[in-house]
Amino acid sequence: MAAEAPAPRAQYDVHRLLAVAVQVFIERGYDGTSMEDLARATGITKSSIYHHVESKEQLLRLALDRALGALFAVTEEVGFTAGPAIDRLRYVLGREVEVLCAELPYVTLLLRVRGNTEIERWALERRREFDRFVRAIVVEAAADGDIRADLSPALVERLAFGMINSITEWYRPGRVDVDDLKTTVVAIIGTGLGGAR
Amino acid sequence: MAAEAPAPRAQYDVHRLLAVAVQVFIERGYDGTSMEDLARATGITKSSIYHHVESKEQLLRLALDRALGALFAVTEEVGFTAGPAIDRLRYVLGREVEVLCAELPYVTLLLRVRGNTEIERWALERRREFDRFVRAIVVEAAADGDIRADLSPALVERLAFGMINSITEWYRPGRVDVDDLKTTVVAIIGTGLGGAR
DNA sequence: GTGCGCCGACCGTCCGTTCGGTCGGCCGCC
DNA sequence: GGCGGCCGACCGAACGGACGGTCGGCGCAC
Repeated sequence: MAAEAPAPRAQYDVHRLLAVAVQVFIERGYDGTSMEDLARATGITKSSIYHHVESKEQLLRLALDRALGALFAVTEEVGFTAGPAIDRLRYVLGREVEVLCAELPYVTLLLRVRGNTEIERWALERRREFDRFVRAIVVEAAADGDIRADLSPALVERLAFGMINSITEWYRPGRVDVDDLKTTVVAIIGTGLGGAR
Repeated sequence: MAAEAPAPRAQYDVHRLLAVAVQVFIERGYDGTSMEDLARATGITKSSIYHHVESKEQLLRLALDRALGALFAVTEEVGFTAGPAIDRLRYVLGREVEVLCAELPYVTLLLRVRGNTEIERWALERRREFDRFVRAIVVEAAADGDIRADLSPALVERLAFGMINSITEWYRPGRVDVDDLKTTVVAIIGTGLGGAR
């Protein structure tokens, strides 16, 4: 084994560090991930991580900010705010699939948050706020007669988003076409809610 | 404050201990739950817990056994094994909703397993085995022409069970009628997959 | 020289677990 | 009936190791 030049030192900034951290958080869970785990994954020491971030929890906060930012951005789009409720519902279903696939690690982490710390409880509250936006659309679509009268709007919203959120458990970029996925979700739910349309 | 007789000692056996532990695991996550958390929840000391179980991990194992046992029991029922594939699919969808609601804490914990330990990896493999059973039914239903030709059976299986599994995130016994829930799920997915039937 | 990124050694606290012991109930024997 | 022994459930103290984080210093590029 010939002597080798020392490996170049890994170079990190906070964004690159966050990306690695989030992957490990997803794999091992936030609580199941130690700073030593992050050190191994990054190739820099535990203490070096603290040059970039103040704490383990700050990493979580940064990731959750990113996920929530992407989700809430959808609520400001014209497709979310204008038009018949059933169209808005289809729109948000499709957009959420897209956001989820585009920000997969961050949204995945968001969906797995418990309530053990203040930051986690904040994220849970933000998610509830988002759910209320969407629930309102479902209720309106039902009032418009666009959803089968035998289905409860509350149940519908939960089950529909439950399906979408479950994508985080198996979707891997590049293996499934995002448009196919989006189309399938909207097709199943759209048809299931109101029949052919 | 009058002097009080000492509180009677709490009395536990392994089953009662497990039930409490699983609730705490769900609330805080397995890795986010310390034995001290369990001691607080049970009212007995950390060390007393070790009279009933060998380790924290054994608690996890017992819970996962119970969840997997209930899930796999469905695969031996006549409705799972006999009849046209599309009927079997509806059957398993409905039965899984029932199992999930009946064994809510245990299945919830199962669905949240990471792969950090041998036991967790075992549970993940068992889940994959179950998924393969169900995938086969979906594929057969598609071959029978009972599922829209534009939907991929693999996607369908994942999205359908994603929806069902998401129930663990919000279902609470007594607030939603299990039969309503089951009917809604089967209706949305059944209709979404193949149109009215 | 300066600033950024990194390092190893170290810290106090918490972790899951062990160990020797206590307590209360039950049972058998005298 | 009373006593001793056994049992299961429980206790407090302590253990070794892991945890998230701190600190003083080094290396490198500009």
